[in-house]
Amino acid sequence: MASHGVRGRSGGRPTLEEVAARAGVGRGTVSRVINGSPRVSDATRAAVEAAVAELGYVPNTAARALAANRTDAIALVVPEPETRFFAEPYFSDMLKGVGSELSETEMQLLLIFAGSDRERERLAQYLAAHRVDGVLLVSVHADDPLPDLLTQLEIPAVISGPRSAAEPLASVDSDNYGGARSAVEHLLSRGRGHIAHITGHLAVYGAQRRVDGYRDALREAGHEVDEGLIEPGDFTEEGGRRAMAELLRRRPDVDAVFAASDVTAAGASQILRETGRRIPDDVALVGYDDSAIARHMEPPLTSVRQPIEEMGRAMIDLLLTEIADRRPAASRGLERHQVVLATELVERRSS
Amino acid sequence: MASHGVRGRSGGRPTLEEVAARAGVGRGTVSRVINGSPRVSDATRAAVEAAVAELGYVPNTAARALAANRTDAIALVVPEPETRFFAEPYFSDMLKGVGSELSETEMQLLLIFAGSDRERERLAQYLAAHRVDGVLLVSVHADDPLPDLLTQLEIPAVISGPRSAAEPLASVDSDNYGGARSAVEHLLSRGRGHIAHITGHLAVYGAQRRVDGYRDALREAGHEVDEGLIEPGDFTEEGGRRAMAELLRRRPDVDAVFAASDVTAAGASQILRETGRRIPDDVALVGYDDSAIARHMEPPLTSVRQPIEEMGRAMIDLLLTEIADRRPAASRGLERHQVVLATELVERRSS
DNA sequence: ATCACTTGTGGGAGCGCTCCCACACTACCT
DNA sequence: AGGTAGTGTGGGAGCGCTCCCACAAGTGAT
Repeated sequence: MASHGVRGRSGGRPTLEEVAARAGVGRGTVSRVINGSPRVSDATRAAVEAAVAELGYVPNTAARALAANRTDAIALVVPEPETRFFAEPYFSDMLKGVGSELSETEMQLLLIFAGSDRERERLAQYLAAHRVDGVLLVSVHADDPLPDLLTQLEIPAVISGPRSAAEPLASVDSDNYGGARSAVEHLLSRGRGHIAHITGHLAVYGAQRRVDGYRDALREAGHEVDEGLIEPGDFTEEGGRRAMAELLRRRPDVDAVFAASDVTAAGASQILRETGRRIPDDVALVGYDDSAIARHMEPPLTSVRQPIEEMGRAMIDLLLTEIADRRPAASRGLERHQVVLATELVERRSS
Repeated sequence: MASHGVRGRSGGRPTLEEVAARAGVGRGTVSRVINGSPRVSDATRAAVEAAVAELGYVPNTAARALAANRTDAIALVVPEPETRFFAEPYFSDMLKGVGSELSETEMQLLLIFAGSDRERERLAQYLAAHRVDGVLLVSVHADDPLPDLLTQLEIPAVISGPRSAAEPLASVDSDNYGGARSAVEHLLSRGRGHIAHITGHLAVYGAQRRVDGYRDALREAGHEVDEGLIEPGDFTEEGGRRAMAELLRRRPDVDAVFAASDVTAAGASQILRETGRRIPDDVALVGYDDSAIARHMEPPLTSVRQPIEEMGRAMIDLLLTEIADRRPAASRGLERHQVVLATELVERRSS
């Protein structure tokens, strides 16, 4: 921490000009040193750095933002009320990844909640005022207007979980397709022959990809896909209960279930238990997310884990690139930026 | 949301100047309208507002910050790693209060974690650059250099939980003294005669106040304070176990324990159970914080609740006043701003 | 009619930077 | 010697506001 001769003659903070005067150079040169330009001689740079240290100079961000038309800040926008944000470890992990990657830079991270209409209104104003250089969007619903607003405002943005195969925004996602495949392949290897799938909310692209993975895994193992074994859910516990009950009614011989989320799996397990089925003896169960609930279920739930912290890091990387390019991916045409990270099957006693 | 003729002729965002031209007035007048000055005639104001709407004008924050020397942003600084932040409902509640109070204003809230040394270093830079108009400091340790840094930089700040009776910063706190009294009085009313107190970390001022409350409640009820019944803890579960074991060794006839936190109470209850004592039959137990753990203990824990959300609101109120006054409380001498909010005893089955 | 305010308004100056053009100087070719 | 790069540097212009002074016009007392 610079602790030298703070507070210049005027009592205010020292300016670039004052540093320049002290170092006996021009304003431009100090600016170059501050911004790490290579076009400065070593001697001059040393002199400027000394002056900076002596005066305790800290650049004025507002002036810089005004002159350079950038803010050195990015926003992590959470389109959920605070409550959910704190409840789900997803966000905490994401934030950890984002924070660690960002600590390498001078960028400032803002956390913005946009759960209520009022908050969304404020956010719109905020974005319109271009108070951030870029936006990280997590947990966006398919019909959310936010992504389009960002495109329209030409603000670089990265979305976690693309809304479709043709997502115009840069995106980071885990391999939903591969994750689903690994879950099904695992169940097949355990000798299960009637594997059902309780899907996620199918308006969510990732949920569709999990269905694709489920289908392909079965097909490639030489099984025919029985559409009656695919029951739509919505990622919720209640949806899991409903879907499981329906599955048992339609296909009583089901001996394995791959659920699109751990919460869904929890709902399914309740129904299985209520109908006298043992897990995994009668019906094996695999979830998705590897959340806390998976570890605490009885029996502990086999689940597909997503590398959330790493996803956060990847989002920052993408976003910083976008910002450096100064144009959103949307306007770059084909050259879309998408990152897909591998998942990992965490085996526990439910399968 | 203003959705009118966005994007002026130049393709960039419209400026004050352009709004002024369009409304047929001067720059100053537009500025006055934007900032709600009363010194504008109704007709002019209407004309300007129309121009603003037509152009979709949004003020440039950087320019405003530069010219007016303010940022319209305040920081909530959490001197803890993210993990603890998410783990404890304290922060979530605090954030809710802060957010709701702030939504009345144009102020932007930044959440800054300063858990690691590296993060603290960044924070120091951040504050030195005066990138916020004020700071909210929660959960500060007595020896933390942050408050002094803020005073030195002359940045308005409000601290939750003063560090001493002579805290120079504006502060908001719950009534630790009264809360402790209510706990002890409650135990007395239940006919307990040997009430012990496991303290919090005594470097924390609030913990000292709780001891004071404990002492005075006993004294005023005509009991002599047995110093042997006061055992120092540190707010942790392990501390609670250690202290409880020590108390039982020293004063085996203890029939009630007032613990300085719910977590401490949880630790104490383990020891009580292990030594064959029933709660509340043999030993009554009262905690502090009314956190989730209190509701989930067996038996559910009687606990002193602090109005955390309200504290958040009060902190914002104080801070906005400080900012309006443009001087930190420290330099205003005697006229210190301290708010103390009442606690509430939540009775459950442990007492 | 004069003076003294008050009210509303325009616009200059300046906030502290970045960007970029101009220029001095050096180095190395022809 | 003249040309042609490159390298380092100074400083003007300008980013979009706010602040404040100047001033016109109106109001009411003397």
